[in-house]
Parts: sequence; structure tokens; C-alpha cells
Amino acid sequence: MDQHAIQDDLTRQVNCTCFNLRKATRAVTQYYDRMIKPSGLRGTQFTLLAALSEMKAITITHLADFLMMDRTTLTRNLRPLQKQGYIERSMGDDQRRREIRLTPKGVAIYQNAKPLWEKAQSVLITRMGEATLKDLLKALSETVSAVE
Amino acid sequence: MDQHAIQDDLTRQVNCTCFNLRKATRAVTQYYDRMIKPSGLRGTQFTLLAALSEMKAITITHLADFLMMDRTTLTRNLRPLQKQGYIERSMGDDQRRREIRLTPKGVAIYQNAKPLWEKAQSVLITRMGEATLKDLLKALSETVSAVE
DNA sequence: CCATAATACGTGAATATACACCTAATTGAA
DNA sequence: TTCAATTAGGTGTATATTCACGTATTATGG
Repeated sequence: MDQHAIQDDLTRQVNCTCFNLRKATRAVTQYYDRMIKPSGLRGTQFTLLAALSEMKAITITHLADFLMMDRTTLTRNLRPLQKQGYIERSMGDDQRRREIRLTPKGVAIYQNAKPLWEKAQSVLITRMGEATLKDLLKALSETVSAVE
Repeated sequence: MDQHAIQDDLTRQVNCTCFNLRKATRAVTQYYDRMIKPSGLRGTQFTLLAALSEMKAITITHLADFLMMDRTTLTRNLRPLQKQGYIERSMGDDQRRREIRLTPKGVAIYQNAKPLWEKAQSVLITRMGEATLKDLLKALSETVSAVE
């Protein structure tokens, strides 16, 4: 390959949707994790507790659908939360279903972490601007639609 | 909490930058992985080979800086590539440095996978539109700046 | 020259992700 | 009613990610 072809490769690679998304996600995840760390939670764990706090009880499959997450990923992400006693599982009427809900301890830590998440979110919005956030969410939504 | 507060929580949570970024990254990563799978590579592995194909030899730390990736993450991501014989490592002049470069086998699989990546990229751009891609990359860039 | 700081890198431990495959319970059609 | 298809869920295996910590090498100031 000559230099022009190499340069073309580099340019295209730098614009790779997957690479850029992963890069941004790494940076933003680290930011949220730092901000929420005093609560003892990860950003991803906060997301799960927040979702569960909006619902009485829900099955793994339904929660995975709601969060657009692979079911088996969710199963494993719930493990640390169960180990810490933040959630509990029980059989549903249908013996195939496992219902998940927050424990009082889980509600407490969620309430404890919420201000930290609020702060993380508001600081980020201040820094990037509301317009950019709006653009980002719109672009992300359209991107997800494009790969489905 | 009353119903209004719950609704507020849900609305804010749904707009969480971290959650939405992670969600989109999951979807896009799965898409690229599906498209590139015939080559035997993951999308992330293709990215590493592509970066290495642009350079003669590079240290772990420098490559991690270039890709804006944690150094220890990169160390571990390089392992499967080395196990497959796609890259090789050698001591630099400075005995602390380990230099990484593509092997001929690595060049070959990269060339083999490149059309698959090109296809994945072009199909995605067709579906989402060039304007949306441009918006996405701009928003991602501004977001990364905001958390640094 | 030598002690110390800085640099380069690896490992342990934990979470995050997902595909392929398996089991158990329920449903539904012959 | 019975048995095959569907549904709900877990496990094995592999990669991806990062923080805290440790080791080895080089650079540097006194």
C-alpha cells in the first residue's frame, strides 16, 4: 500500500462508529463511576437500581427488554447487587419466572446514590451544554435504530 | 415519593448520558461483531490490528494513548491477538519498553477483515445517513471533552 | 556515584458483555 | 390428553474494562 492508501485507511478508521462510541463510553463511564463512587456503586449498578426503583417486581427477561440489554448480561450484572443484599429474587406464579425487586437496603443505597448521580449529570450537562446533550441523545437513538 | 416524583426520576434516568451511551455501544458493537465475524475477529480486535497496521512498532503505553484506552485494558486486549499469532512483542532499546507489531499473519487477517469492516461501516452510514454520523461523531467528541 | 524519582509494564480482583448451549416449566395442537 | 414447540432462565467460555498495587528499568539531582 502506498502512503495515500494508508492515509485513507487511517482517516476511515478514525471515523469508525464503533470505535468512537466505545471510546466515548469508556470516558463517560469512568466519569460517572468516579462521581458515584462515594456511594459504593458503579454507574451501571445505579442504573439497575434506578430502573428497579420504578417498579414493584419484574422478571429478568422483562427488565432486560426494558433496558435493551442481553438477558444473560443482566443476570450477571444483578449478581453483585444480590450479594450486597440490594435486591432479592423470588419465584413468580409461573415457576419459570424469577421476580426481582429492591430490598429496603437497596432502596436506601439508591436514595443515597441519587444525589451523586444528579450531580454527575448536571455537571456534565453544564460542561457540554444542553444542546449538545440533546444532539447526542438524538444521534444515539438514530444510530441504535440503524443497527436493529 | 408520589407519582410525579417517580415520573421525574424515570424521565431523568432515561436521559442519562452514561446509560444511553452504553446502550448504543452495546447495539453497535453487536452489529460490527456480526458483520466482521466471518473473518474470525471481533470489532475491537479489528480496531487494534488497524491501528497497528499504520505503524511499524509501538509501545503499549503509546498505543494506549493513541487509542485513548487504559494501558492495562490494552495489555489484556492484545493477549488473544498474540495467542492467535497476529502480533508479536519484543524488547525495545529501553529494557522497560515492549514493542508490538503485526506479524505477516496479522497483516493477512487484517486485509481479510477490512472489506467486512468497510461493508459494516458503509451499510450503517447508508441506514443512519451521513449527516447523523457527522452529528454523532461531533457530539461524542464534545462529550469526551466534557468529562476530561 | 548513589539514592530517589519517574517511567514502563504486569497482575489480582472485580465488574460488564454476549454467544452457544442446556434445563425446566408451560402452552397448545393433534 | 399427550407430546412437541415455546418460553424463562442459567452456565460455560471468552473477551472487554479498570483500579489498586507491585516490579523492573531508567533518569536525575546532590
